[in-house]
Amino acid sequence: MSGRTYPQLSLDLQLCFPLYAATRAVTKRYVTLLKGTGLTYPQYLVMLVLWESEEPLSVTTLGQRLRLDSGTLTPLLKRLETAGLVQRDRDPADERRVLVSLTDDGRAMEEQVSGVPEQLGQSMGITRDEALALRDQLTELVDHLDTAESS
Amino acid sequence: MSGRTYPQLSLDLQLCFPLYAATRAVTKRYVTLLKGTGLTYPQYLVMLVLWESEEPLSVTTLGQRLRLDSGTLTPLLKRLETAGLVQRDRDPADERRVLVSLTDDGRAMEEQVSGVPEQLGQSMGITRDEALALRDQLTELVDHLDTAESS
DNA sequence: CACAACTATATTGCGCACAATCGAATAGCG
DNA sequence: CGCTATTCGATTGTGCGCAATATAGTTGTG
Repeated sequence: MSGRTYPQLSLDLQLCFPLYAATRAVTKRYVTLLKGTGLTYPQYLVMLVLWESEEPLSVTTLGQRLRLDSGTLTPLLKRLETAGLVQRDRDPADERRVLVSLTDDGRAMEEQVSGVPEQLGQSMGITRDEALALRDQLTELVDHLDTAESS
Repeated sequence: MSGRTYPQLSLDLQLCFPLYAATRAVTKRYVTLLKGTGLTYPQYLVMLVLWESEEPLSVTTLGQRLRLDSGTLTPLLKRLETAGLVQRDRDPADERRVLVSLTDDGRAMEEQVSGVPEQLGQSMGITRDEALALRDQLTELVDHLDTAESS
């Protein structure tokens, strides 16, 4: 009775599943916090990058910052364009590029979501320092996985 | 020049984006490690739960363990059934339930992936203790978010 | 200038993830 | 027993996430 043949497989569940579940829990929380803006969580992340740059960004640049490819970004950006938050124009200097810029409505939305980070922080129930430490651990983890993947 | 109107929004990117990116990086790594089995990462998680239980589980029970609903699980389980790894049968005692059980092929796959956790651990570049600490932090975070969501 | 190699974005196809809804089956109550 | 409320799962529709591929545009070479 009892005793697994491969105990490391249940340990694996304990290690990786919380990461998976945490992302979905955060995403779910964002749906609630962003209701009213019409933004999804990935759309919100794209808007954050655009608010931060204050310059039009190419799809490739956006993808590098967010680690997303064009298959994800193109339809997402089209939805943001339909919503009137961003504008997509070919770069006259290189017509292969599409430059994504904020519309006035898109810029105006920044103020509307300015309270979201604090609300999320409260929902996560961790201090600022804990959050920063967690961020560093996760960033390091991503870096390791990226180099492991390419080897 | 410079200085954001809402600096908390760039901090937010630093806090939540790594979590989001980490999950995708882990998933991507699993694709590589599981190539050869034909399993996706969510399918692998379902198989882990089934290997651990050694008893048929209802769709609801699987969903509770993995925090997934039937809209995600039903098609996923049908793919596993098509692949010949699991079997789906109505519970004779309550015909609303569908009991998911492993086939011989499904059970046999456990040995095939028994090395995956160690390979992933190496790719993540963290010690066992760090991984356990991270797991605990993430689990706590999920618990907080769950209670915040329902309030 | 012609042409091959390269780059940027778009498209397609598959597999989640989840909200909303539906229908079948069961349980509970009078 | 008959009726209502509940439970379970399947279905539908939307939005990612990404691999593979296609296409348009650019750059480098001779």
